[in-house]
Amino acid sequence: MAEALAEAISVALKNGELTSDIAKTFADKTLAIENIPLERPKNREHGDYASSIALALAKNEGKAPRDIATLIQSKLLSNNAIAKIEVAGPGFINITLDKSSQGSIVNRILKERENFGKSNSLSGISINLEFISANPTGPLHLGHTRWAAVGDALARVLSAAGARVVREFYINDRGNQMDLFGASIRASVLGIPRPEDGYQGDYIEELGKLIDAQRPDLKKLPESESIAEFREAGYALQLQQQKDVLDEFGTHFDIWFSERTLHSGEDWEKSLNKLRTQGHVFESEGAVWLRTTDFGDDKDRVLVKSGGELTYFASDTAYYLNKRARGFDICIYMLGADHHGYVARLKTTAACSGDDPDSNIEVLIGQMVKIIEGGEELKLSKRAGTIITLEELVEKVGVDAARYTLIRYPTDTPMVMDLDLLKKRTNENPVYYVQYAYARIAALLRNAEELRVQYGLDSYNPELLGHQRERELLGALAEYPEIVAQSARLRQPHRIARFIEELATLYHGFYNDCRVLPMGEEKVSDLHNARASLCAATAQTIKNGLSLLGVSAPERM
RNA sequence: GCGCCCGUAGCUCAGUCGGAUAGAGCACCCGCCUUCUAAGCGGGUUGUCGCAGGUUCGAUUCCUGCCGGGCGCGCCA
Repeated sequence: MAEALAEAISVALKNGELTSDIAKTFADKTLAIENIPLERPKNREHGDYASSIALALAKNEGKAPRDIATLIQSKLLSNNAIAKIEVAGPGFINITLDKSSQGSIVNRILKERENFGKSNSLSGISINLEFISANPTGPLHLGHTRWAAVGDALARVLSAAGARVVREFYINDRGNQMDLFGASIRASVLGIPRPEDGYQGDYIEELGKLIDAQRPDLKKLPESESIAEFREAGYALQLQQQKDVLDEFGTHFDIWFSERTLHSGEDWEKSLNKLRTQGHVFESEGAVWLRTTDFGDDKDRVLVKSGGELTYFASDTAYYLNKRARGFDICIYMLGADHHGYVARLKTTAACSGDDPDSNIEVLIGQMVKIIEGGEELKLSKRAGTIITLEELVEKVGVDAARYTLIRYPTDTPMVMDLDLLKKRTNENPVYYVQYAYARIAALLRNAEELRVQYGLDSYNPELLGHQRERELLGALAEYPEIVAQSARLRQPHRIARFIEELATLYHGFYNDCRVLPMGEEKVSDLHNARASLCAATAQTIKNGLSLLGVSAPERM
């Protein structure tokens, strides 16, 4: 439809009926979808599409918006995909599509099947998507779980838009906290007090028992050696536990990247040299600094401490350069809100290495997740040992409900998870609402097979779908590809969830008002076939949407 | 002090190229299963879109200031 409007503007320009520069930009067909204001109106009386293009043109053309709208309207009257076109309000152009034109979306869906919704809007772009990146010193908690769900969904959405995506988990396996981890396990095994700022959770004791059973010799080693051995053994076990839990959660990483590898071999020297050639490295007070203030940071940052040790910031920097050296166009970081102070630093790091901080690096911030059970907020405290782990959440509500709920909110909104609600199998729980719609269609289509209702590509006559419910459903289905593209562009997978919820609502309404299958002795008609085809297309779209979220689409419930 | 995020119905929250009467679910009331899954559908009630300015044909949306809440600002990791 955007193209049709572009064509109309183009004709008007040729005739001299429009003259402004802005009109010329609207006349470009190839950019029509991006440039031309066109939306699906909330109010059904406003047709299938509404455009405010005349309002946008009015000022520069020096004409009344309604006059311009009427002019454009006249150019579109002969378009046979359009059943009705009206000028309304201050100058909106409302368009109602012809039935067969609108109904053709069903054929497209049934033909494209699981590929419906995919596009090439991000094709040729290589993206590194880093998320979770927990320390290997404990179980994954609620904040990690939000990213486990959203990050994986985003990866799927970006892939659907044609991007090459690598999911990456950065393992913080270096530094002080690793030694504290080792010392804590050792203390637990020896029955001595754990370090003051060490790890306190019960899982430390369990790790200790496991390790001690396999390697009873470790606790007898000299202290520093013993701590190192416990550290390494605990690291291996804890990392494996994280991998197992994520595997069960349906989130799979392409690369598990060890921080340690950044500091072995020549990697670090290469990174430092690259930064030096860009001219932002200097030495002061015996330390090596990166002059991030060149790009607006509050203060310069230390890379190498005066004692010769590398800072955590040095790792971040080397890691970023490493990613870029591996050929990624865009590095996306998904960080918790408690790390948002790093954003400016990461951006300036990119700038210092000669990259464009606005395009080569993106940082998404996930706000806090609160959790409510029995009407009360569970206070999360590592110290008190009341953190909720990914594993526990899944035990309580299941993978589908956990994933879906975590994904259906934008990540920059703090969210509240009500565990009692998530356990319910009713429409209060959005994941069941959507899954139920799918299962309902699956049941209906099984019945259709038995009744020998032919549905699908060959038997479908789009002219027959003129019911208000059918038109609304068709309109929504046609929007899906744009929703996926938008979701990828904005890095917001929650839009997919919201869309399929809307789709489920429209389907239930259709189901209630439009009988699909023949009743009793009734003969199978073309209308049965058309409606069953519409059902099949809806099911396919819901399934595709759920699949982008990593949530299952059950055939029976 | 500086920075980031949030403030929309009683509750949980949608709403990005600025558009027509601001939406959904829950909660509350009333209807709908002798044939496709009632885990559903239909109807009713609910708002100073934090406050104040600005930009314009039009602002919940963009800009500025303020108020309220959350979270951060190390040669820690």
